[in-house]
Amino acid sequence: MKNAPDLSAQIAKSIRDAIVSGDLDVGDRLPSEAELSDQFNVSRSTVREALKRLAAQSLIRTQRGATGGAFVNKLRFEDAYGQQITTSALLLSMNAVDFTTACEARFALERACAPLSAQRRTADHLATMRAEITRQAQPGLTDEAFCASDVAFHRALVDGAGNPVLSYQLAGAVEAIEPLMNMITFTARSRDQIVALHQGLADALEARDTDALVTGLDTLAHYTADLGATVAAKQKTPQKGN
Amino acid sequence: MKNAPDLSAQIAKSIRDAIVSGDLDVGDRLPSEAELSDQFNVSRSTVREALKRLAAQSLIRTQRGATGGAFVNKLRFEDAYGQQITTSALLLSMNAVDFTTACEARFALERACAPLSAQRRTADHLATMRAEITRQAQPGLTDEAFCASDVAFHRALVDGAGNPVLSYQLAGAVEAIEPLMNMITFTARSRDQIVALHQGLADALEARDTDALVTGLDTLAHYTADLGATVAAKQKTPQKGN
DNA sequence: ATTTTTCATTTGTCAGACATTTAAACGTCT
DNA sequence: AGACGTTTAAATGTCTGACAAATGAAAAAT
Repeated sequence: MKNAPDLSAQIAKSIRDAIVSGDLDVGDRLPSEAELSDQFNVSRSTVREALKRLAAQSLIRTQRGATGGAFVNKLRFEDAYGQQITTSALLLSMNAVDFTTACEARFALERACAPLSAQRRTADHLATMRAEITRQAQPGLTDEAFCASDVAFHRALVDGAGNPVLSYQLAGAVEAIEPLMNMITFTARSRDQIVALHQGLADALEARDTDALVTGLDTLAHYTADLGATVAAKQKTPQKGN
Repeated sequence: MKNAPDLSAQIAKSIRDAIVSGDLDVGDRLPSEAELSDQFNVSRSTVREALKRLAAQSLIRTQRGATGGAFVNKLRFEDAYGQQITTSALLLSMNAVDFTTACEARFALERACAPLSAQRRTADHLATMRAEITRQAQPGLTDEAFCASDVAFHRALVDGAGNPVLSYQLAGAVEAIEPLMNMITFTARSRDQIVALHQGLADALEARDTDALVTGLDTLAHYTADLGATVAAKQKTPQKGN
């Protein structure tokens, strides 16, 4: 039962290692596909499949034309967000992670940002949060739009910490549970409640009051978890329609 | 300036969307490459490049032979760790994230796990941590081995929270700064210090004492940051050799 | 009934061709 | 000499056709 991986996978790994180890630097141009097929003694198609693998991970970008080729891509935080979110979302759905667990993780991470955000948040972050609160209070909003605004609100809070690594890590946790959140029908009363809690968070952040911020997050966490539990209980009692 | 992506990228996106949306389920078999090239009206090579892109993200796995084909892969947390770590490591190095920022993020996230871990950690987690402490106290250890053990120790702490989502998110933060940590030469005295702090963490966890755990983590965070700052200062004064 | 053989299906790899894009090299005109 | 259009070479993107290798299922032999 030998487990020899494909040639294209081997070549991709070889190049990937060169990038990770710093052997290839950002902006460096890889040899052309023809040269690579010579070096690795494989056909051009195989090389291309390897390059597509790397492109899928945003490790390289390709450019056509005379001075074109494959270049080592500078991986930016913004580029990584997307993959992070898709992966997290798939992990949640494929491993049947329940709402409670996802919520717990999300608020634990968010609470970790609280002290930093209280200390460093700018007026901009606060303004974004206030704007989202206003939007959330509008009555005609769909559940999806409400959730999207919720995400934007919490991202502003997290970004307030001024640490891109934290923002990156949190993006996965916060945005990946949006699909789960979307399944919750927010009644007018629960929306009012959430908006009020958000207001409290924004106030705490404006006052740079870490304790109030943490307390507010805890309250919101519990309220959200309860909402989720209610929905889960309702879905257990089968209704008409699947 | 139209930005038409490659056909293989379009096809990959199309299939990826079908997976993310749940249109394709885990274990489902995709049409054969020949069928796909018919459906999308492209050549087999183009289809293959699309499939390799998806394979690079662990979204599908392929199998040769009569009943073979491409199957929607169940994305497991363990599978996602690897990508998460490579991506995080590249993000840190390519964006010149300094040790302080990375450290801050790491300990902020870890502190978020502390209450949960204090509550839920099993004897197993504790045993792992004690074992790693013992290893770290051995004098002949290389810096790399010391760092690896450090990672294992902290992973046990994080896993103690019993939340796979948290463990996944943290893996990136904790393991990605290992390369940065490896650049630090740990003197005998600093090692003793760290081992003592680890001992304190294990004790706090054994006693399920959240406050002590958080305090210990804060102390360790500061100590680590200081160590990093010292190294950075030394590297600023150029020595012989580059 | 069991084992062996054959066979069809599917992915993996290769080779060669043509299309398309792009920038540099070249010529031409002012 | 400089500006502007043309050619050209290099590179990726795509297509076609072929063969190799793996693999399970059906067919055949024992």
